[in-house]
Amino acid sequence: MQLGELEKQVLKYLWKNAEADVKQVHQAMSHKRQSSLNTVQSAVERLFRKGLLTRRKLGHAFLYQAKVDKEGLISQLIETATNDFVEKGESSLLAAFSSVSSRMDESELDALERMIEQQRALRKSQ
Amino acid sequence: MQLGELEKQVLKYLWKNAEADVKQVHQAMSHKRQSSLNTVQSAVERLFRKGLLTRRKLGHAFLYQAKVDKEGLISQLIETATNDFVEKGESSLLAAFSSVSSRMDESELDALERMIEQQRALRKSQ
DNA sequence: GTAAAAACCGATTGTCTGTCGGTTTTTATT
DNA sequence: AATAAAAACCGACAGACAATCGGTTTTTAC
Repeated sequence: MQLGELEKQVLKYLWKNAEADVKQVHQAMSHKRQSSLNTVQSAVERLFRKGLLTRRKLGHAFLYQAKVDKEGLISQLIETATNDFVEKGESSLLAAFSSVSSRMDESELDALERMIEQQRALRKSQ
Repeated sequence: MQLGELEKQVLKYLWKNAEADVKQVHQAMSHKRQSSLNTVQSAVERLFRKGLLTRRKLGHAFLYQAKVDKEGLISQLIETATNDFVEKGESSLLAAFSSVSSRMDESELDALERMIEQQRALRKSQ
């Protein structure tokens, strides 16, 4: 999956603002860039076609909504970026982890371990 | 960082074969694709310009060598793929970890934890 | 039914990879 | 030193894909 700069900004906006029509997105973009409404429309549609947004009609405009959350997208991006370097059967995610571990400092290792515990606790409770 | 298919194959080859000249790389590529020598030459040079390879002259040809290992490249790819979604000050790597954790199964969590311990042990011994 | 708004379509530009032909540079040999 | 062979380098073009936006069609509200 390849995401352009504008597309990323749209996603970030839709993570912060549950639903929005193109006009609103355009409005929000105007802080950072002076893209035309049509340009934003294209980017939003591209994201929709990529399956990253859902939409529903309300009044005379579509309301768009992020279909994946930030975490989901990041893991997807990691997946596609590293896929080709990971052997069949090997978890792309674990390979990524192993790639990165030596570059983490103590506190990061600690934080990571806490996350694992948290994750386990979450599972037990469900 | 954006890597094409041929570039990835070249990297993979150079991870398995410490040093090689363009001719050798081309030879190796010929299994999978019928790129001309020039095409391979371009890909190798692009990788060199991207800082992913080093080279030294031996005889009348450059010997190219991977400058980053697989793990380093993967972490770099994760970095660039996720950078834009990570707040300033936050570790891009940790954010990636947290993004992925909920999608890992028990055994992967275990493996990850073992890697952390291994990493800690490695550090104490050095 | 019509005007306004939004969606959709098509075209253009820019960037990046793959692709090579052709030229220049380098090296080994005579 | 002259030259032939080999390799590197240059330039160009095609194919993707994102950003861009003008113009047309469709939808909606009145």
